[in-house]
Amino acid sequence: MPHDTQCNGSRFLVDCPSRLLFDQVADKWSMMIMTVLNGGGTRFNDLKRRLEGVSQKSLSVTLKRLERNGIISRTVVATTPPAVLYEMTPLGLTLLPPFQAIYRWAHNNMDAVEAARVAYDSDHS
Amino acid sequence: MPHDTQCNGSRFLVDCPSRLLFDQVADKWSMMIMTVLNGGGTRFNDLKRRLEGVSQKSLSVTLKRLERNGIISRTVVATTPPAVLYEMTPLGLTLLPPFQAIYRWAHNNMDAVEAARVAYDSDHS
DNA sequence: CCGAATCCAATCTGATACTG
DNA sequence: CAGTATCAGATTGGATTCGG
Repeated sequence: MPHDTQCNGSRFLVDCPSRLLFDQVADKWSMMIMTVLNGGGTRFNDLKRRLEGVSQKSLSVTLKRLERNGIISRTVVATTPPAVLYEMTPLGLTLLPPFQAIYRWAHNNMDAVEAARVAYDSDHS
Repeated sequence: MPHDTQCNGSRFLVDCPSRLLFDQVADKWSMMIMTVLNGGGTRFNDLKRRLEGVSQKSLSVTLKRLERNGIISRTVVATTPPAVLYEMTPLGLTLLPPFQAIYRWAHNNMDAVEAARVAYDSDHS
């Protein structure tokens, strides 16, 4: 039996469990972090540099949430100065292909969407 | 050449075109609307009833955005009283499989995520 | 029946400053 | 280096009201 995306018969509840999980990982910074870490683990400030535009707070909060959900791991390395390594977990790695499918769709259909926008805007001017 | 999710070499820009498009269609109500309409076109108030918890404003705004992006179509039927039919477009239909893949992931890995949360919370108590 | 427009409260987010 | 604390501005989203 396939997964029921409706969660409750013919109605769609806001607190559908799949949706709640989606909200934890589908936001702007989460996806960028996962894409960066997919290329290899790295540290806090390196992450911050590569995610142009992220604030310390947003990065910190997002990393913590991803870690709590088992998507990434956080390892303190006792060097001098101390370093903290962030990496994708095996579970997190399985989440990337579905997201990449959506990015591929966005990339492949950008022109069609843009054409639809132009048509819409000219009709509603 | 596969799609470059980075959009700009080793840095990740906030205004990456794919991301901007993603934001237009990946929000809470957009996904619920698309899932409902995948089962067949319907009208405004029927949509509102089936999307438990949506306000008129949010529904109206979201439908307009989806229409502008070519994901759904809006057809006025000149009956008495007038009716408005919302349907998925061919373009919109191609967006559903990628989203369903994410929902499948969420459904399949819910237990693993929950376990990770329990472990995290007990470590950070 | 199908919305648009307005108001307002809650939320989110980032800049800033400070700490181990 | 790797964060936490705080606060103000921006954004969101519902309730309400009104019009075609």
